[in-house]
Amino acid sequence: MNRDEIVEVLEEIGVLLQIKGENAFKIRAYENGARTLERMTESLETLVEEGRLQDLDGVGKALAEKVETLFRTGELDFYEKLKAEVPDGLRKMAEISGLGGKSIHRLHKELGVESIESLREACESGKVAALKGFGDKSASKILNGIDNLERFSRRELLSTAEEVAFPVLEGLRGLKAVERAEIAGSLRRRKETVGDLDFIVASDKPEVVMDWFVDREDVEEVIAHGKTKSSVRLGGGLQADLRVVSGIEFPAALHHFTGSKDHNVQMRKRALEQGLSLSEWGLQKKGGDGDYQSVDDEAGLFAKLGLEWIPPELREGGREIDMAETDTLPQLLQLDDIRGALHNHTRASDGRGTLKEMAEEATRLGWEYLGIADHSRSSFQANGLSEERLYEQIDEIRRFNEESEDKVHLFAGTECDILKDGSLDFSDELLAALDYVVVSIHQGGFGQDRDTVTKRIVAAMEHPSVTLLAHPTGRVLLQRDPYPVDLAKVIDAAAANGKWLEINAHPIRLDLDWREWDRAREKGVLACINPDAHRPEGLSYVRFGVDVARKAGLGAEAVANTRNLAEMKKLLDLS
DNA sequence: GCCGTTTTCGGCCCGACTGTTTTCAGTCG
Repeated sequence: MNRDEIVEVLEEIGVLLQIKGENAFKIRAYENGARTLERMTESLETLVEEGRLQDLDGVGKALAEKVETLFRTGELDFYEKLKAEVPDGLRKMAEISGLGGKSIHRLHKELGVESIESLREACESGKVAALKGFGDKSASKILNGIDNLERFSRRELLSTAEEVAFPVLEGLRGLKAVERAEIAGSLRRRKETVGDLDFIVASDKPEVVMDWFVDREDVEEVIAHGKTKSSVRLGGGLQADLRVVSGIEFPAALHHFTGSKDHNVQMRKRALEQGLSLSEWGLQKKGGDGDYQSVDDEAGLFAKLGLEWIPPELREGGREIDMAETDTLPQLLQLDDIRGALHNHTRASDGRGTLKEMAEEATRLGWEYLGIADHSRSSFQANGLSEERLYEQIDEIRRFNEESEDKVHLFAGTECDILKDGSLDFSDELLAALDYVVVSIHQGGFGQDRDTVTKRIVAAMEHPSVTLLAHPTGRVLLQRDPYPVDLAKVIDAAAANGKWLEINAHPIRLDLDWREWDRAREKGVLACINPDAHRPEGLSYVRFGVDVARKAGLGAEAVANTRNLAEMKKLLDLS
């Protein structure tokens, strides 16, 4: 069993233990172990072989044994027994919002509830309301939760969440009672998908802000409406939380609700080690009674704990606090660093814009160059180019560059399919005639096993004309998992052959994921951030790719398309 | 289940809101 699968098992064990009513700290131990495993950069195989699993933070004797067993055999008695003890229906109930492990445990034990259907019946017949500690409202809340589970059990793309959140933020900022308003949460951390929206507001009239928030037109349901905190469900299904604090409390609140949860836990631990206690209200002496230390902004808060300000994108509970302590936080890439992009389509294949329209948009963005990489012939679903048509496009691009020297420079490329056997979709001669070659998998990746897909990609990476691998895992966010592929081997092949890996910036891909870049960076593999634009406006997607690079801790030097035109020509062996 | 320049046992991050309660447990983030 590979790392990701083991992570899933550990997480699943956590959920099952919760339903069994196990000790909360034991549950957390499994969750922590899963996260540690998820984040480590060394190969799991090495750690197991060398017996060093327990070197990992939060992995002790018991977890190490379980992980090793899963790795070697793919099975675990402890897990199988647990699954057998907890009916599937109960497992599913854990996904109902507002219903936790303890309640599920009691509903099962005292009412014999074993599925969402029987839970619905128990609520409707009044059995739940009659239970001690429950009541009418609890029952209807559960019913509502069941409905919502069916309707809104999904996250949204970062880009979608932005579209919903920005108008709310503007509205908040437009209120007289509001001093400051910011978006926090995973949207501020620029996660690839967002589960809910968090707004933090500084105001001395919290009720006014609360009332405005819950009365907005696109609010479908008010989940909570308190003095300083409210939660609503918006029309599109996204939940939005609002927290109102005073101006003095704002920095700590913004930090707290930006998270992540793991980051906050680590920050609070650090505070405790220094005799301090950190909460959303601020920093005070341990056991203090509200005498919070005043800070001007988040940087002030970090400084009180001996830390550099940590950019929100890095606050995922990895090594960011260690780095902030030792002044070794990376200088992160900025959108302004981007000088062009190489993976873009025109109407020659499945895009909407002409060469000229794409070039004009690139010019408008201030770019120095734009690469055209239409699909190759095997991607017939995308109107892939024949060799003849691609030769014509190369000529067209050469003419464009000759006729308009003061504008953006166009590079002639292709997004060439990696065929099932690892060969490429165009002749070596044609590939050599191009300025650069993007390769990617479009067909069959999901029908092949991990070893076959990996070999297929590695073979392509060894082709002399290839420049970079596009969307290395083929995932489509919220729709399709990655195809099975051994990324460590792909990264090693890229390093060995001087190829680049794409950060596909299309909001539905964001592939290669930010979690996967440690190994690539260590091996000196360059990233290339590409919008995969299918129309002129699509070029601006690069900003989502910049988000991914920042979360990965990459600076401008690690990204190929931060090079200026002359440097890029050199990188592509064109000068 | 993990962890330890105060510790190998007894802790483990902190607080708002809700609903069901008259002081608190459960859930969430």
